[in-house]
Amino acid sequence: MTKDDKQTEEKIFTAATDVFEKKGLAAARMQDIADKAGINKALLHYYFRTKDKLFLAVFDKLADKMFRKFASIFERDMPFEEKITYFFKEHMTFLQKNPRLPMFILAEINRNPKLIELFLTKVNLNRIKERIAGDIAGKLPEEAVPHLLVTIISLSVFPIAAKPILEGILRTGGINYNDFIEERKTVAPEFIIRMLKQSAIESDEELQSDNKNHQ
Amino acid sequence: MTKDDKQTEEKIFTAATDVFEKKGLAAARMQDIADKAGINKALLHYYFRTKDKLFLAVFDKLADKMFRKFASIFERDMPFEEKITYFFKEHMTFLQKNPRLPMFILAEINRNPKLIELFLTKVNLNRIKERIAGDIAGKLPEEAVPHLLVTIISLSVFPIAAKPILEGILRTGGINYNDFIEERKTVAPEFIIRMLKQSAIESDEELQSDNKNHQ
DNA sequence: GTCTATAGAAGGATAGAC
DNA sequence: GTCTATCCTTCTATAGAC
Repeated sequence: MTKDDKQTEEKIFTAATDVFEKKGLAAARMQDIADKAGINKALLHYYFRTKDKLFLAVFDKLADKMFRKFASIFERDMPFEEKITYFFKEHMTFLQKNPRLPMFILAEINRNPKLIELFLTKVNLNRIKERIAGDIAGKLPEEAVPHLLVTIISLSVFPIAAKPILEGILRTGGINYNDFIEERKTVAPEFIIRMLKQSAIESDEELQSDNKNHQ
Repeated sequence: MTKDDKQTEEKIFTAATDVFEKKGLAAARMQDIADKAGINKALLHYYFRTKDKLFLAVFDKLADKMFRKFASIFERDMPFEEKITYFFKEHMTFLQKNPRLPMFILAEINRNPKLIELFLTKVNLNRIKERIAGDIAGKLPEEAVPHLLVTIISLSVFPIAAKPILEGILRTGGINYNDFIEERKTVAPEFIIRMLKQSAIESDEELQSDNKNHQ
């Protein structure tokens, strides 16, 4: 309640975020968190009861952070191609500043499937889907939307989530990881836009030759 | 040396692979491994000395498995577009059968950067790069090869590595994850091939208007 | 609210019998 | 080579003083 309460709780939360993001739940140590927060272990338990509860608080916050950024970009009002270009620039820059965030979310959900439920409460997919359905109206069949979305996420998230390994591989080829990621902010949206153009061409050509049905 | 030796060591190794792949180094328990192998903890140490050494043996094997599959596909002799189609079908089917493999590699390298070195010894990139450079000769500028490769890997690996989360998201949209992945084996290569065609068109159009230099 | 001290449990590792 | 019993460290969590 008091000012000091808030400060201590925040210091703990910040330190815990740091440690959990870097090490994950299983490898994180309460002692490390206490040290980093400049207090002692007992105080951690005073504020958050158990390691699990502290972890959940951190996961909740980070899951929210992860999804909010994603959604906020997609809800912007601009032409679709422009939006894709904007998305990669904005989202990858965000991930560059939070390089451990995607891997943290992915790894922890992978280890504890119950966390998905928590994550999904953060995700309001309907709004995004409607947005995109409107954006691409006429450009792509509606069934293609999930594939387009997964393509976008894969291209944006994977090169950051796999940073250490990609960094190593690129280095052996004489390429600097950060430079590469900078390039990718423009290369990736170009990929997608080219694909969409080509897709339009093809659907023109094959207009009425394809009438398979899908439920 | 004896037949029983081999059997026990293999049982341990198999069990350890299971547990480490699912839980990761930090959360894995020697007791769990012993139980799963049908022996006791002491015997684990008799064969592998320490948890770390056992883990390293498993990681080494799995890193090898991961990269070997990737390389074996790319070294096949076929036209480039066909190879991309073949790659996604083959590689994603492989990952479907080993759904925890990519996340394991990524997460563990992320937690312990020293493992990259071990992983890179498995990777003979030069052979692959030369292969691809030959494949795309004339279709794409050589500097684009790393980007093309990262695009391919991102699209193939990410949807499997992020399985639990993607499964959850798709389910809220009434889509079955496995069906989706099956579709993706053809959608993803189509996507890349379209992009390459469009790329060819564009480089025709803009032939000599672009003469920026890159080192 | 914050600290020191310590309980109590878990897990990795070893000794020693068979 | 395999087992039981046990050591010892590490870590979460709590008790209790200030």
